[in-house]
Amino acid sequence: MRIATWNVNSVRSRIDRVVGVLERHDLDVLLLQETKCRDDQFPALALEGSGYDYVNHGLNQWNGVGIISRVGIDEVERGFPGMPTYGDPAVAEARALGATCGGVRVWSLYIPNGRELEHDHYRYKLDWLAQLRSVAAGWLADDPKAQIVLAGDWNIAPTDDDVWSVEYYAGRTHTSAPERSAFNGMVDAGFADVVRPHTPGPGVYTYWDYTQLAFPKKRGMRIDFVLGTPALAARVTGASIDREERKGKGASDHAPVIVDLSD
DNA sequence: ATGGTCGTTTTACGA
Repeated sequence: MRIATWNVNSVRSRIDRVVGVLERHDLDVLLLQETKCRDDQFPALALEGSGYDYVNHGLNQWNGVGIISRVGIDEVERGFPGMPTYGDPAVAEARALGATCGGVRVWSLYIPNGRELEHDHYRYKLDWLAQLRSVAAGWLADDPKAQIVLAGDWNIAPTDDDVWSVEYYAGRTHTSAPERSAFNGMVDAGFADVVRPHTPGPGVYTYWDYTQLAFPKKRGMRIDFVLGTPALAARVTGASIDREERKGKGASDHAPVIVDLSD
């Protein structure tokens, strides 16, 4: 089985690239972030007759998470228990979508950006990650053999090797100690980064800003991750980051991250 | 080649 995660940055504007990624990598499951559409706006026509089913969780033009699968989409969950809210009035944003696909419990996650270290959104980000850790640790405690994937745009660069410039990100979000602790907390809870062993850094990124020629200048960050429980990690035979997908007109600012699982 | 932002409910905001 082959699973990928991709912050697509609008599924409507990039549906042709989505279909291309599904075909080129022969994917069984694709987890999408920033679909940026309500469920009724999802470009379903493009998947008709393809053998793929989909589910989207989107409330408006912001955020939005989706799952495309040809191995089933069962037991769909929108958000996770106790997921923190944001704004006034407080809203449970469309940032987490769970489903069982081909026997694996997958979660498409779009972790809050944080914006600035002193911003309310940063506190929201840390609270969101703390609650995710608590809930996910509970799932694993309930079933130590569970095959669970927590994948998506984590908006955290866990190590200095994961950013093009440590100096540039000093004092900004994505590399702060509390954010890195939150990410490491997921790992400590039993969810390993299953991609890094197959794509060692430094200089291996999944995101490049649209501005300032960041991509050709190799100024990126590794912020998109696939984390897996021990039983899931034991099935991983390979992984890759599709840097080619970042090239050309109409690219997302993120690259797909792909994981191969043994049968 | 990979080329000086992009996407949205667009002239503001989030990333």
